[in-house]
Amino acid sequence: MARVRKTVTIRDVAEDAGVSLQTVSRVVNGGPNVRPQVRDKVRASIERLGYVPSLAAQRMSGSRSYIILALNDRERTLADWRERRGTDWVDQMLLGGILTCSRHGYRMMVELVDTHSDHVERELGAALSALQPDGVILTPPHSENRLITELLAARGIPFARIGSDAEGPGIALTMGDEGAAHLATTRLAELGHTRIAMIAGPASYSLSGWRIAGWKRALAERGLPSEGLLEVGDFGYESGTRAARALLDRNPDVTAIIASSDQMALAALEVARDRSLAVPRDLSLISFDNTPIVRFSQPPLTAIDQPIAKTVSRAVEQLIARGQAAEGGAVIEVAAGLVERSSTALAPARA
Amino acid sequence: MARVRKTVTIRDVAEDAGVSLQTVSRVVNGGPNVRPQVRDKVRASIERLGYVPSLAAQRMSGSRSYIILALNDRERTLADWRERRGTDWVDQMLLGGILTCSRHGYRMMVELVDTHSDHVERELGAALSALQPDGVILTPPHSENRLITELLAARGIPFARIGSDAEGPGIALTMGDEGAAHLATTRLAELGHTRIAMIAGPASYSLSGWRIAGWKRALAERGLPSEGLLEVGDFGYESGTRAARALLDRNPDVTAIIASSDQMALAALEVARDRSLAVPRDLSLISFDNTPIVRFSQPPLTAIDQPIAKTVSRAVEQLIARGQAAEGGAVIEVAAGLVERSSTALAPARA
DNA sequence: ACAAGTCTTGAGAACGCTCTCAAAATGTGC
DNA sequence: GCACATTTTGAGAGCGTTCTCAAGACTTGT
Repeated sequence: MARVRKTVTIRDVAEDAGVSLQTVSRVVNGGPNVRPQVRDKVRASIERLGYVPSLAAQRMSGSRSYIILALNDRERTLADWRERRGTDWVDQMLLGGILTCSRHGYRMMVELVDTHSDHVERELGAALSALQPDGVILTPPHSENRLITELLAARGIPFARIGSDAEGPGIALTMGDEGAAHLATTRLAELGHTRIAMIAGPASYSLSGWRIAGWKRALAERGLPSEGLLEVGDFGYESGTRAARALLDRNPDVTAIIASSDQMALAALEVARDRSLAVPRDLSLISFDNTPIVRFSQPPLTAIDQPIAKTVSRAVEQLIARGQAAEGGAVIEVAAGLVERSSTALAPARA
Repeated sequence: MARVRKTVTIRDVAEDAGVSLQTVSRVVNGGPNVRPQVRDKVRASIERLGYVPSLAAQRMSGSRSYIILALNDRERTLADWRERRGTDWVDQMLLGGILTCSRHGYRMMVELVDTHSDHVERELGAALSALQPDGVILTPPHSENRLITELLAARGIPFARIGSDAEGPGIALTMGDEGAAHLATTRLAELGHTRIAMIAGPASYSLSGWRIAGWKRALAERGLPSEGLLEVGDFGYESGTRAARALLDRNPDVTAIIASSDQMALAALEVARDRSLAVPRDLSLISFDNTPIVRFSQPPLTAIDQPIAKTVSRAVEQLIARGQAAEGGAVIEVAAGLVERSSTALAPARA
């Protein structure tokens, strides 16, 4: 009954290979200056003994922690999660991150932090002290939270801001919101729509502004109007219902709506159903996000696919590559695509 | 330009409070034998300096790692994720786990491991060596993977098996699959249905057997037939389509179907639509899981809500409480509930 | 063949914490 | 007020790694 096999340490390997501790360390970390012959011998011992360095020890000895911390908005995440509205963002981020991290020998950890709390500094500070991550990934709305970015900058921890293209500290990664909105709008225009409305996200997210800009630019390019065709929601279902109602009340002639989140699009779909507007016959609908819920609605929604996983993956790579260099300035764009399903069609013939 | 503020260590606190290192450690860990007066003084210093123990150092010094590792099936997870089918299980697990962990000063880490690979031992072994978690949470199908449970038992790491009620090593947590299926079946019978079919999951998951058992028990209690009313899928959408077709081809008189996953239920819904069977007028549908996608389908589906988050939460608590005691035997049940939406109705009048 | 390099190796300290064990302080019973 | 038990405190080692720096083993040029 072999209980609790003692952990294999670097010392065991050194002994087994007949070299010093330090040499093993060099081999493990791909250091230069090791004779091929010695390297192979050590590798063989590592293999045989099944040695894997302890993350904790590595961290202790002042080197990297091999941990990337991903920060999400606690309030929003928990609300979406408790009400079973789906937390796809977390999924995308977690999985995209995990995969890329593991490819580089890193680990990803997810942390929920409140945006609106004045405990931000305390909570985040605690997480940073405890984990000492090599990099931090910020998602909206944290990406634009001064308290957070400054805290990270002060501590000298490299970080990436996702969904934020403002130049500033850290690496910024945008998903091309202006272009995506332009793409969606243009597609609708091509289908013959002339009254194309938008339900935008809150102004506190800079991506909301970019999406509105893209929509307006596409409309302007074709001489289409935008007046009265903009409503603002908070990305949530209820706000989508309110916005869609207001929009249709004010503009009975609207034939296409772009919603800034799947939830709001689904709400618009429901409003349309209530008013006996068939989608896509009477009303075309395009949503932002492309989370699983829009694949199974009736009809399935055409959506702008937010490449969150890919973006997070890029962020991880950047963070790992940059190492200690927390200098800012870089802005990376990962373009979104349009996934056409069944909620878009030719504009109805004019009445 | 204050760069990289040096980390606050236990030594700084000790100095500040004018006590020894060891005393601070005792206060931090709630050790006994510290005078209230001294404790308060130390606490004040901790507060003032913003001290938070380093996870790595804690781990190093031979105590706990404060990390709980959650294992998921890589193959299934990645497939669901890449195809945008939703990975709600991961969400539930991650969020339920994170919340409970943080309440106890722990952290949760998610790891994807292939079930079918013979690398299991290597992959898992590496993760365990690197992370040295205080506990591991296994989800189906890992919960019943001998290689994995034995590896964990051999290393003396406490672990919880979710969705598995077989007695065995580690703590078993079941979500009462037999009872849940019984509940769903009974509810349908109460609505007047007499031909109640089931699309079960694969036999390799023991929960599939339990669900079938619950369904059969409920039918037997009311003298209803089960012959020819069982189909097996693999939880995925396509398999649901096949199963539903086979079922309806063979039994045109079926008026109710219980599907063992949301994906399969949605597939059945689509099959019904193809055959002009109105749900719930002609066919009632109940699914298992209650992931976000079934809230937004048309009609929204009645579903057995799998309390994954709660179960993981319980698992975390158990693991933390048990500490080093990896003894097995315990079986904990967290009951599932039925969420009624619009896919269930009174059985249609007999033709 | 010798001095001056360059490449390879190893010894020892350090990281921040908890553990063990002994010393100091306090309390108790008579 | 003294011997003893008990509580409280601190000193020092140790956890598994990497870092710094010096020593040893080869080259090379002359």
